[in-house]
Amino acid sequence: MEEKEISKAVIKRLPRYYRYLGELMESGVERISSNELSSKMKVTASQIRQDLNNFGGFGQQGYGYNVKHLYTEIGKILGLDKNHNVIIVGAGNLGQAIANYGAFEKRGFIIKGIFDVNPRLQGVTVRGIEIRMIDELEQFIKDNNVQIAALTIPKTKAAEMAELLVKYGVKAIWNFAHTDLNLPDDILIENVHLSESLMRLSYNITRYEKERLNENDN
Amino acid sequence: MEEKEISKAVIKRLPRYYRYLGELMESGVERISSNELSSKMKVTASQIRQDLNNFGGFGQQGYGYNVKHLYTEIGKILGLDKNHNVIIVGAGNLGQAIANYGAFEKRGFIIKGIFDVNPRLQGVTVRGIEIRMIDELEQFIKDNNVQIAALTIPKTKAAEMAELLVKYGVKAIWNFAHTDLNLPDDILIENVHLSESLMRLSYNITRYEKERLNENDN
DNA sequence: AATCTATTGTTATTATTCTAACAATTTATA
DNA sequence: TATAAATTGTTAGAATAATAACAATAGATT
Repeated sequence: MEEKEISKAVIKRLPRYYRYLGELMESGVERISSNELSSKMKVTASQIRQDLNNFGGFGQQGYGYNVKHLYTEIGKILGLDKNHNVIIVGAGNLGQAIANYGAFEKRGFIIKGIFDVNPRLQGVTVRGIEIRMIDELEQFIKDNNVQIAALTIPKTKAAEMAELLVKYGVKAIWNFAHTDLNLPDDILIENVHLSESLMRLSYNITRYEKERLNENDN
Repeated sequence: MEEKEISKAVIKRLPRYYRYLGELMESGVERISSNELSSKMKVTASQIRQDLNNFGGFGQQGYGYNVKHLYTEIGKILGLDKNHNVIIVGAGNLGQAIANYGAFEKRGFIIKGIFDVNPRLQGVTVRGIEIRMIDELEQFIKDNNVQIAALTIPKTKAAEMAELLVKYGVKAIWNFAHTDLNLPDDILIENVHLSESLMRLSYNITRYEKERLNENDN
């Protein structure tokens, strides 16, 4: 029963495969070879084949991959065939942006509730979901079997809130606060650090400007 | 003048170093060793030293690193000491969330304008910046020397809008649309694919649940 | 039915990234 | 001032990841 550990690099690429396959499916493509997919996605065909083979043989020699089948299988690997109950903690623009993102529920993420500290938001609804106050949190998490919390509050409050959420039974946190959360090992954390993304862009712009300067010197 | 190429893996870590150093600075810490930083950040000290040495020797043997100095130097490497003019294209929740993120300007990103197609948003202001219509885009980009556009519109419109932006002179795109943009090589793209992040979380939850099941079997 | 072509699954090779080790050097201590 | 302790910068080695190569196999063609 020895399942070999799949590397993070592979996991990182799976959602992108899933996206491309979804698009192919929508445009009616039935089969695709690793080579065709390779040129669309700008990764090597070799990598595609090796990535997929971590999970078993989804293709057929001489034929390629059946788009629909592969899409479904990757979906299963990613756990998109199961439902997860989610709350959003922090009903600011970012929290509301997430709440309004429709494809969400399509992927099995059911938004059960939205929470905030600001009493002026009490009762306001976003996409049919009413914003609740933090004091309802504990009961709500238990009543609704909430497994995931999207954390969209300022970093100063994030650590404290994360601990509270875990105490109340949340098992995974999708963290948008600009800080790292230190939580028990059995709690899953997926960070979205927008500021870091922006800094990488800044680095690349700077490097690119420098390169152009050097080119002009030669 | 042979500057060795810095690997992407290193660049990815720089913003995180920057964040930790900033926090240390704020709490008044003056010096730090790679070992101390290592235990705070949960990376190896070896990696920290090697990463930093890609850019030159910022530390001193027997002493460690001066926090303020290192912070400043990494800031320079990331290009945070220069200003960049930004527009936000798409004034939905996500666009507004970005506009409202204060630390932004602190890092040298000056939000010059916000644009949308929805005429009902015309004239509405976000953080003192008035929302403009797309027909003003070309003139605005030229008048304000806009280099970066944050693209926060639905994926169906994203490719077309990106091409327009590039045509009008934008040099870099911070892409929040759930699609890959195909643009000329000299245009920089930094993708923030939230749906992929969510799928990774989903994968990890699924895998974790499976592991727990297996443990119970043994 | 036999042969050819396409294309996977898998193994081998190469490249990249990370970690460990240690000599060089600075600061602190006696 | 000499010695010990701390800690970097850098080189060497180990581990991981990516690419290339190719044998196996299915489908297409004659």
